[in-house]
Amino acid sequence: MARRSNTDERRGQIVAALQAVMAKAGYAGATIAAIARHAELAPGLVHYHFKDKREILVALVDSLAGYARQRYESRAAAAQTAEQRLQAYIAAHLAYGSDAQPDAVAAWVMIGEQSAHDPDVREVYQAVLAAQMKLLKGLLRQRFAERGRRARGLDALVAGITCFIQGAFTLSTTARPLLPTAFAAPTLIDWVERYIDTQEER
Amino acid sequence: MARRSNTDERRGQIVAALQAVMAKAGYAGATIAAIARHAELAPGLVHYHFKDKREILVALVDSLAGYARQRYESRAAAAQTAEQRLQAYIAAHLAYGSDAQPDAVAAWVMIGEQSAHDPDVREVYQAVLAAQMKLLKGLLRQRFAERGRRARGLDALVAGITCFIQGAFTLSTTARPLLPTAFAAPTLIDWVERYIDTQEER
Amino acid sequence: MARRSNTDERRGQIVAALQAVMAKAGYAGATIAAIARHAELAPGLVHYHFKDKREILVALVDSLAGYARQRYESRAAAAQTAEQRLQAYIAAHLAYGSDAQPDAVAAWVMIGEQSAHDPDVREVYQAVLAAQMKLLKGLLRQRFAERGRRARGLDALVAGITCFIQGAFTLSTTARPLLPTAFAAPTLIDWVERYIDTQEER
Amino acid sequence: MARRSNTDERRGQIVAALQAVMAKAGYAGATIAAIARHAELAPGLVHYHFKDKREILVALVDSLAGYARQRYESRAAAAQTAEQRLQAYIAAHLAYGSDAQPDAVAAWVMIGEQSAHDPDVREVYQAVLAAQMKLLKGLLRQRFAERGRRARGLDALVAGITCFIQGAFTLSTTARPLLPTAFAAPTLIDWVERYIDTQEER
DNA sequence: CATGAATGAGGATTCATTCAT
DNA sequence: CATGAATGAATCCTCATTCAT
Repeated sequence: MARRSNTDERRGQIVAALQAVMAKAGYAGATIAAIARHAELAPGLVHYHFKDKREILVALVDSLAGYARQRYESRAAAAQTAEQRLQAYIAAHLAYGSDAQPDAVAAWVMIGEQSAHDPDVREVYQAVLAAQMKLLKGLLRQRFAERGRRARGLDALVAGITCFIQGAFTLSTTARPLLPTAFAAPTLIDWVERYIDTQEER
Repeated sequence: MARRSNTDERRGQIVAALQAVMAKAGYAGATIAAIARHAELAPGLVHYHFKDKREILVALVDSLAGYARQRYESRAAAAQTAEQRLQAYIAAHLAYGSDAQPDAVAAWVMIGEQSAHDPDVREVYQAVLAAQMKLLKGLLRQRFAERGRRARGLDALVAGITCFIQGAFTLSTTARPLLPTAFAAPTLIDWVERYIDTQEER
Repeated sequence: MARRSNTDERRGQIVAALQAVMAKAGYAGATIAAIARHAELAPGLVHYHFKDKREILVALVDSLAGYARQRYESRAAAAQTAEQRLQAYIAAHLAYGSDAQPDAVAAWVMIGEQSAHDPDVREVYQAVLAAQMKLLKGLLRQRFAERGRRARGLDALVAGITCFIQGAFTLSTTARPLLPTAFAAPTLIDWVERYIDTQEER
Repeated sequence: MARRSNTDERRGQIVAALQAVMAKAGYAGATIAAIARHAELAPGLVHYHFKDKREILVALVDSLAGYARQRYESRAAAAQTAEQRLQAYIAAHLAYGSDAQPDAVAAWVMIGEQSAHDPDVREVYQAVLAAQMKLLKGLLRQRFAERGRRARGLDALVAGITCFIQGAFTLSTTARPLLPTAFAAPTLIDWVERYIDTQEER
C-alpha cells in the first residue's frame, strides 16, 4: 500500500521552524541545520519538501499573511460598526492578546529586510502589503462615511497607518525598552480618530 | 619624518562602503571583499582598521546618527518657533531634498534587522534611537507649550512618531511602489498638528 | 491466484530510462530520481529491481550490445557476400536509418567514460567490445579471402575500425556541427575497401 | 610591500591537478577536495583562483590544446615535406614517445563526455577540435598536392582522421588490452597513405 | 600602512539508498 | 510489488579572518 503523503504537515512544520529560528537569528542566521533541529527533522528532509531556503521563506510570508488575516477576521466578526471594524484591523496587527505571536512579528521584520534585496521575496511581501492596504482603505472609507466626513487624502492615511504598524513591528523587535507598554494599538486608534475628527464634514 | 596616519580617512571610506553595499545587499550580503572593492581598498586592509565586521557596522551606526543629527541641526538653525523646530526634526528624517541619502535609509533598515540578534549592534542602535526620542520629546513639549496645550501622553506620542518614521524607512526601502510620492513628512506633520489641535488646553 | 511478476518489464523500463537520461545528462547527472521520473515509476521501486545504480548501468551495457547485435543481424540476413556482410557491420554501427537511436550512441559514449574508472563497468564494456571485434575480425578475414588478398595486419585493421567507430560516436555526440552530414559509414567503408585494394595478393 | 602575485603559477598547479585527478576518476569524481589534495593546496584556495569547478575544466581544455599544439610544432619543425608534416600531426596526437602524457589523453576523453552536456565546456572543446581540423585539412591538401592527387572529399577525410584519433583516445583509456601495442599512429598513417595512393591523379 | 594569497570552518544543496506503510 | 518519505554523507562554494611579504 502506498504511503500517505504528509507533505502539507511537514511543510507546515518547517515553515513554523523557520519563523521561530528567524525571529531569533534573522534569515541569514536561520541555517537549514537550525531549522531542521528546531523542527526535529533530518536536514535532508527540509530539501525534500522545499526546493531551497528561499522557498521556505516565501511559504512563511504566506503563512504570516494568512495568520494576520485570521486575526483580523475573528475580531471583525463581532464588529457592528465601521469604527469597530477599523479598530479590529489595528488591534489585529498591533494588540497583544491571547493570540499574540511575538515570533511572527519578529519574523515579519526580518522578511522586510530580506525583501529589500531578494526579488522573489519582495514580490510576495509587497503583494501581502498591498492586500492589507486595500482592505484598510475600504475600512477607512466606511469609517469616514460613518462619521460624515469627507474621505480626502485616503491614500496618505493608509500609507501612514501602514508605516506606523511596520515601524511598531520593527521597534518592538529591536528596541522594546524604548517603547511604552502596550501603547501601539491605542495610540494609533487615537491618532486616526483625531484625524477624522478634524477632517471637514461633507 | 613620521608619516601622517590616514586611519580616520580609511575608516571613513570603509564605513561609507559598508553603507553602500549594505543598502544593496543587506548585512549578510556585505562581504568584506565587496566592501573593500567598493572602497577600492585591499581586503586585508579592512581588518587592519577594524577588528571585525561588526565593528564596521557599529561605526556605521554612529556615522548615520551623526548624519541625521546634522540634517536636523542645519534645518533647526533657521527655525524661530517650536513649530518650525518640530517640523525640522520630522523633515530631517523623512523629507527628500538635496541632502537625501537613500543608501543611508536602506542601511538603517538593515541595521535595525541586525540589532534584533546582535547585542553589540543593538546597544548602539538603541542609544541612537533613545537620543533621538529624547530630542523629539523636548521639541514636542515646546510645541505643546507654544500652542498652550497640556503635554499629556508625550511618551506615546514620541513613540508613535518614531514608529512612523522607522516604518516609513522600511517601506520606502522594501515597498516603495505602494507608497504615495513624498507623502511621509507632510503626512506626519499633519497628523501631529491635528493631534495637538485636539488636545485639551491647559 | 498468484500475481504475474513484471520484473523483466520493469527492469527494461528502468534501463531504457537510464539510457535516455544519460544521453542528456551523463551518468553522474542521471540521478535515480530522474530515471524514475522518466520511467514514470516511484524512486523506491528502482532499488527494488536493482541493487544500486551501477547495476542499472551494467544492464544498459548489455541492452545496448544486444541492440547493436540485432541491427547487425537484421542487415546481415540479407547479405550474400562477405563484402555485404562487412558493410552491414559498419552500417549497423554508423549509418543513420529508420532504426537509428541517437540516445543509444550518446549513452554508449557516457558508458565509455564511466568504464575508465569503474572496474565493474569496464568489465562488461570490454567484453562487449571484444565480442564485436571478434565478429569484425571474422568478417574482414572473409572479405580478404573474397578479394584474394593476404589477411595480414588484421588486428590493427580491426582496432582501427573500432577506433573510428568509437570516435564517430564521440564526435557525433559532442561535436556534431564539425562533422559532414552522414559521412561516417560511407567514409569508413571507402577506407576499408581502399585498404584491401592496396593489400598484396596471396 | 605588496605581495607578488602568484596566480598564474597556482592556476597552473590546479589545472594540472584536475588533469591528473580526472584521468583517474572522471570529472564528477574530481572533487575540489581531491584536486586540492593533489595540488597540495587548501581547498578554499582553489576557489580563490577559480570561480568554480567548471572554470578549471575550461582552463584545462586550453592547457591540453596548447600541449597538443606544442607536440605537433616541435615535430613539424624538423619536417621537410608535406608527408613528414602530416605524419608529425598524426604522431603528435597518437604516438607514445618521451613526451607522452597518458593523463592528458584520459583527461581529454573525460572532457569530451562533459562537453556533451555542458554548453560552456562544449564551446571550448569544439573550438579546439575545429582548430585542429583546420590545421589537418591544410596539411592534407599539401600532401595531396605533393603526391599529385586530386584533393576531393577532404572534409570527410579530415573528419575520419579525427574520429580515428578520438576513438583511439577513448579505447586506449577504456579498453587498452583490446588494442595492439603502439598500433595507432602507424595504422592511421598507413590508411591515409593508401587512401591517397588510390585517389585519382589530377 | 598595504597587499593579496591562504586557511578552514561553515552552509546550502544533492542524492543514493533505506524503510515503514 | 509499490510508494514516497526519511536519512545522512558528500560536495561545492563562500567568506571572515590571518599573515607573510
